[in-house]
Amino acid sequence: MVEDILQNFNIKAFESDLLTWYHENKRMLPWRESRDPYRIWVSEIMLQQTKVDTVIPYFKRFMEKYPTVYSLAEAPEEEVLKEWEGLGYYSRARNLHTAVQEVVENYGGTIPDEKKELGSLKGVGPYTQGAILSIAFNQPEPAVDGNVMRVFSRLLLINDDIARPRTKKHFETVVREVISKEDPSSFNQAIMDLGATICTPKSPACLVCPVLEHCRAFEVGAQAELPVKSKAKKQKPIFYAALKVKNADGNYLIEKRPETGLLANMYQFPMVPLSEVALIDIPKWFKKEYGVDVMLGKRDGDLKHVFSHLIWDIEIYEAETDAIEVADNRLRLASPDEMKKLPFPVSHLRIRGF
DNA sequence: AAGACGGGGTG
DNA sequence: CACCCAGTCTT
Repeated sequence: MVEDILQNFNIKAFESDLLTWYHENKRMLPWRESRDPYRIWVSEIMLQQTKVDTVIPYFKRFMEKYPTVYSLAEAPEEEVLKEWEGLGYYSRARNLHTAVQEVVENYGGTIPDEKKELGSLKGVGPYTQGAILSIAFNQPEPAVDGNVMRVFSRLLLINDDIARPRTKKHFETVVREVISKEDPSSFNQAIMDLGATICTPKSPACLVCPVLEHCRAFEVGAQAELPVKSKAKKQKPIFYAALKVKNADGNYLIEKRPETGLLANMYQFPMVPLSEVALIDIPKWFKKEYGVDVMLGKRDGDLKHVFSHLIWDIEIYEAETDAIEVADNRLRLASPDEMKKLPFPVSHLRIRGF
């Protein structure tokens, strides 16, 4: 029970030590320059599963291009995906795009400060909901991510497996009890900063921790063993040949991926599944699949690309075609300059080479 | 509850 | 190469 866990935990002293440290040491980040809920929202979506240093340049470009919910709502999806190119988890961008359109349609362009309404927006789950409510609207709502679970698992010596959904629920209950009612915005951001700079996953800097005297893990020397997290399963490799098919005009054959699933709506060079097709049969397979005649050229290296759940093992080939137009609606012929305006996943940016 | 869904950083 | 990470959606 939460009451038992918080026995002998000095909530007020903890809050005071944490917030004092935060006000003197908080990181200056682009999304902390105002409390504009839209900027907080965009930052929180970008920060899902992504490091601060990676996000900063994307956030700046994104806010310059789409300063308001209206500008983002009116943008073409392909353009939004282009802004997201390289960040990964592209459904975040597509969901955010859909969600700002919901805000414009249903809330007159004002981001709702009510929990249920906010949480109903596409891509806004329990964490983001709590982050926006606390950071932008100063409501005492927990915003529990892996970072927060790490900090509190150590502070309160909790050894539940943080990979389990019920454990996250548990931490939400704990944070709801502990969170500052005076300044929930600073409280949640302080925990995040603490987790990012001091209470780090490996070799935490306990000796300079502002809340060291509240930490039960440090008291018993268990900080390195927490949090407990079950291992992810190993990824399965999939073997492909990626074809850089060029015609006499110097245009390349590129393909738009399906609107659902992996890398939805992103562009790529056509990929031949080598588990089903022998190298010698590629032209025949390509004709049957896409209706385009190609001549396989020379090998142009290889690429291994690791995703969370699978690995692409790709042989890259140059190829030629006489085609100057294509019928298959997945395909199009594009010049290098045209390709640069379209969203490609990192793997195919590498294959492209420019 | 488990799997799908990207990419970069670290030791 | 193994492991880590500012989650959400679907099944």
